[in-house]
Amino acid sequence: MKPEGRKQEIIDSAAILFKERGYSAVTMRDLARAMGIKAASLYNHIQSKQEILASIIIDLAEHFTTGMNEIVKSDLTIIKKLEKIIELHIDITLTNADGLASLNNDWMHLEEENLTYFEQMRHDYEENFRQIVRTGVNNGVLANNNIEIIVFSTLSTLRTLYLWYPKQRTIDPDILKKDMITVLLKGII
Amino acid sequence: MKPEGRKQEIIDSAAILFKERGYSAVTMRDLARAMGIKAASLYNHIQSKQEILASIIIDLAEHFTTGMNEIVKSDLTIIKKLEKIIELHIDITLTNADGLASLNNDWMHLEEENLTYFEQMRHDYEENFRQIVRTGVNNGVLANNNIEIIVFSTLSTLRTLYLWYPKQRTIDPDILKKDMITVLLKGII
DNA sequence: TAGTAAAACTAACAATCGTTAGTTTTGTAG
DNA sequence: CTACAAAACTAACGATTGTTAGTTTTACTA
Repeated sequence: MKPEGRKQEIIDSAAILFKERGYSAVTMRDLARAMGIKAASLYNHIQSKQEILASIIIDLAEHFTTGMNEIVKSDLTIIKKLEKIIELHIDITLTNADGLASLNNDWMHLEEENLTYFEQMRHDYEENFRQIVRTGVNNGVLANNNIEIIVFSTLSTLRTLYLWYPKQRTIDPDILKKDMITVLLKGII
Repeated sequence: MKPEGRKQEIIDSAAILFKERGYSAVTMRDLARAMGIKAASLYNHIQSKQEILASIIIDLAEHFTTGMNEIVKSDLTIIKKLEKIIELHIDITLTNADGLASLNNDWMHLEEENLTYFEQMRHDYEENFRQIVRTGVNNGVLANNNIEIIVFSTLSTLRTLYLWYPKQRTIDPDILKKDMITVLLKGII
């Protein structure tokens, strides 16, 4: 499915380093050392440092976009849609926790084309989320709180999952989904 | 109260740039340009780039530590303590939203002494938070969900406030506090 | 075993990094 | 007006950055 060659190994290795120190603080020599080769050798497989970042972020963003679009055009209830969104974030976190760090913290280092593309996807994603919440509030199925606060607080938690999950690997993914749905939707009191 | 001289102006200016691009991607020449002077002139006021980062982060971390310690040793109910924690985060966000970006994303670039100090403060803060939640669950005043998930989801939202609040400046702080308490503690359904 | 393509290497480049030294300008108090 | 300190400046340093060019090694396949 994925082009699992040397290039993908480099990208995966880079994602780990970017997660630990951020894109700008990781040098090509750092990345090469992590791969056990010299910096110049990286360029037999990749075109630039920027290409690595773009590959990490754009792939993930498109994954989120695809998942959200499917949820939006489904005919599930509002509550079920929100549950699906939570599950989408958890699934992606489980399979690509490292890359999510770049998506969250290093997207601003994307260059012109990819930056615009990313920002568009993020905007659409948030707007879809907002619309679902808005509908839920209007229908009375969600409590009548400030919509922006609901969207922000839920999304904040989901976006930061990647920081927390690796420390809790013992939790079963299905239990995690269930508990997260309970906490995020029904509150903690 | 604060030493509001040229040095603090540089630190405040740096916090804005660090928020936009991250510590490693901001050069001393960038910072100097933002101040309208040359890079070398910065060194009449500060000792190093590292000192700026440490000043931003340690000040904030100590602020959180002080606030949490007061809440812990108070004799408020568990619910009231959680409300106080939410208010603490909102208050700090309102007065120093820029610096919070460094606290969240650039703490790993602190050097040995300050890095250890910061990590200790963060650990203690989280442990205090966890203990309050644990007590609440044991007393039955909080729902019996996974404690780690409660702590993580609440803290994620509070820590990310700095990203969101500047876009919503029209919201009155007291209303924000009230709504945030409702959403975080009582859920959105 | 000879040929070939992938993937590593050495060496170096121009640009930029944080920082220092030494000098000049600016603003204020006597 | 003079003296002085604060705060700016110019010029440069050694180190490091992403990247390129050209070469050698490695691993298969015919």
